[in-house]
Amino acid sequence: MELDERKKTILKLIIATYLETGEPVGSRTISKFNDLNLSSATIRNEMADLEELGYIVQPHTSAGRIPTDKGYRFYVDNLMEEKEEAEVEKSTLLERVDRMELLLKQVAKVLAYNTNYATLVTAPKYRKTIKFIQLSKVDEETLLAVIVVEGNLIKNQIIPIDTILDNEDVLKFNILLNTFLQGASLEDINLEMINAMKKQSGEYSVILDQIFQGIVDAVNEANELEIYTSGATNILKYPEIGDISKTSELLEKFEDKEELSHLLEETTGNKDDSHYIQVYIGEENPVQNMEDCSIVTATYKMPEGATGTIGIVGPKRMDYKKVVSTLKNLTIELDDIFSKRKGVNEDG
Amino acid sequence: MELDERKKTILKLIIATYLETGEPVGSRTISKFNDLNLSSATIRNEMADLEELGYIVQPHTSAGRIPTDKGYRFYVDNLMEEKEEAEVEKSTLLERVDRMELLLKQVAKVLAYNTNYATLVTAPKYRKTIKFIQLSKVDEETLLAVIVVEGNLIKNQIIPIDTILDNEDVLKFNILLNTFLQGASLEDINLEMINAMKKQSGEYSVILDQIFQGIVDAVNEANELEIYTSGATNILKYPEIGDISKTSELLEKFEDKEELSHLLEETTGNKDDSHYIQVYIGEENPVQNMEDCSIVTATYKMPEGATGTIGIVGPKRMDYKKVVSTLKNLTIELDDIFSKRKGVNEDG
DNA sequence: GTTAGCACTCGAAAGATTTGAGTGCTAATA
DNA sequence: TATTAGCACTCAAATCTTTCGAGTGCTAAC
Repeated sequence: MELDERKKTILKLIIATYLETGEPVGSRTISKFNDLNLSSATIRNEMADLEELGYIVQPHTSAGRIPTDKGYRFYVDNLMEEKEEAEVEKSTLLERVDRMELLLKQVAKVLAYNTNYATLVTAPKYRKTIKFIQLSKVDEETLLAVIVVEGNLIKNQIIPIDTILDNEDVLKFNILLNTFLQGASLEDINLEMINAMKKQSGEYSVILDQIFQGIVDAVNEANELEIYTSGATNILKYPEIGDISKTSELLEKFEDKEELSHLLEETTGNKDDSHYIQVYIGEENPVQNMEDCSIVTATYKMPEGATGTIGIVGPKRMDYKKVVSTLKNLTIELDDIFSKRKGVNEDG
Repeated sequence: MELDERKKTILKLIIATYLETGEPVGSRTISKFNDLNLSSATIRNEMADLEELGYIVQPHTSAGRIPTDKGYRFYVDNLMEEKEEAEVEKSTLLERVDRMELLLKQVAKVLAYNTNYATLVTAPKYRKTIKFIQLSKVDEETLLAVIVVEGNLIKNQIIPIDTILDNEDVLKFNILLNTFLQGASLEDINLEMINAMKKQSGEYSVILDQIFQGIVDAVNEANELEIYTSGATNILKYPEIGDISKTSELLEKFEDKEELSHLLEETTGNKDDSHYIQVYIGEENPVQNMEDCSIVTATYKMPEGATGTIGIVGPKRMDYKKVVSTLKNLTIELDDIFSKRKGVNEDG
């Protein structure tokens, strides 16, 4: 059964009121909206219908109604009008900073501050190709490998070696490594390439193995999805999220960040839509023990096509309108920053 | 008034019982300890004395007694016998890992897992002198500076430049920088040195400024006190720490880490005593809003003399004995790791 | 289709009652 | 003089009771 206009209006009023007050909404409250001109009895009839259809429920017999997940979903998809583009305050939230890491930390912080929810931000994800390798001798037993990958992300690796090398040897290695590896990603490094390099390195092929290991480790590390979080303690502000033990589990997820990465990987790049906004409500969301939460994520893009995610975790009773507009704002700002200065510096 | 032996015994029993049960301890409970052979009435008299002296209080008239801060302090200083050195299980808690950062993160995690309290760990603090600088050209507009400071801590800095340099210029800069800066710490770099370098660099003195800025930034960053935390959510397990708002404030401190650094700076290096253990009880502790917590810290040492701190934050009702022995254990293990492999690699 | 009216439900808040662990004091005892 | 038995007293916590009112569903009238 389709909802007629009046039912939609009433559902919208119920949800909007509930979002504001947090109390179950009764029929009299709704009947008082004077553009409706209906008695509470009529509203009650309509409410009974809406309940039967699964959009709202009563916490107990003699209480008002609150939205179900289905109700929220309908609200977000059909009833909630977003702020007009013009209305959105284009306030500059972000301070420009050089290093990617600091920038994203800042994004997480600003978002938490503006929404009062727990926030998460991932670094942009793209194919990490090697741009430049610099091997230097730190002392007799150790080499330092500095690997710069696409996007100016820099990784260091200390490599212990058995054989003593002189400076000339190190120079040779540098040339060898850069010749073969520049522009390569992890997947490009295959046995064939390794053997070719070993052949050229002659007597030093054992050391090459050690160096290789270091480089692979570093690039692997660069490929790890980095997650920045902020405002996790905001979760404590929302008692509806659950009792202490549930809250605690949630907070642990934010401390670990492990599970969050699964969540964010699912959201990223599902669509080409720019600033793709995704809303998970209650049971919909892919992480365990988060049935009482809603998650809203947005995707930002770098000019080179790399994408990252910013998102918030909060209670189902959440100001979706505000959250969506704040997220849009921030992604626009981020896109802006990235397009204006090509290559914000990264550093791990 | 000095406490006589019997009062000491009774105080010890009260505190030990309270640590175990968390309930106020009544006179009958104590009188049942059969090595005491005293009636509850006698205990009551002694308890009244102990209360007058400020070691214990009643939460309300008809309740048993709980320790005051003064009581805990006396217990920790005089009554609690630590586990015999031999008794301490010398279990190896730490997995060996290469990078300092990962090692310390692991320490924080292990400690949290073993104690069920919130833990904090600082990296060792010492005078960071420059060991080695390597400048390389990434592309026409960017230089990469790699700065290795004492302790194999590596910092990278991307330096944007206006003028185009060829490889020979970069080589010259490398020699210049290393000649002047090797062995220097931040304080050693003064105007005189800068001017001398500028003189030698001739036409490139403007670029030198840019490079300098990058290096100073990097060394500054290396000097920042890094703090690793774990198990912050354990705070939720201890309701005695306070209501939601207090708990929340505490958790925020752990998210920020800012304030924690003040705390840890105070504890570090107060004494030469190896594995110096420090206990702050309730009001004693130097951080605001932590009156209901106790903090226990221990100092570890690297062979070169650098020291760092590991510590835990928990409720005043804490198993001090266990915590102290766990901390001692871990610092011993850490010292061991550092002494066996000189120079665990650091990386920021 | 809408509404006024009414009996009914049930959670939340406030008050009353009971229970028991624990105390302080006093007077007797060793 | 130190210890103890005994007893009246206190008070938090648990449990039950009462009251209150917001909100409902249903019915009959408009």
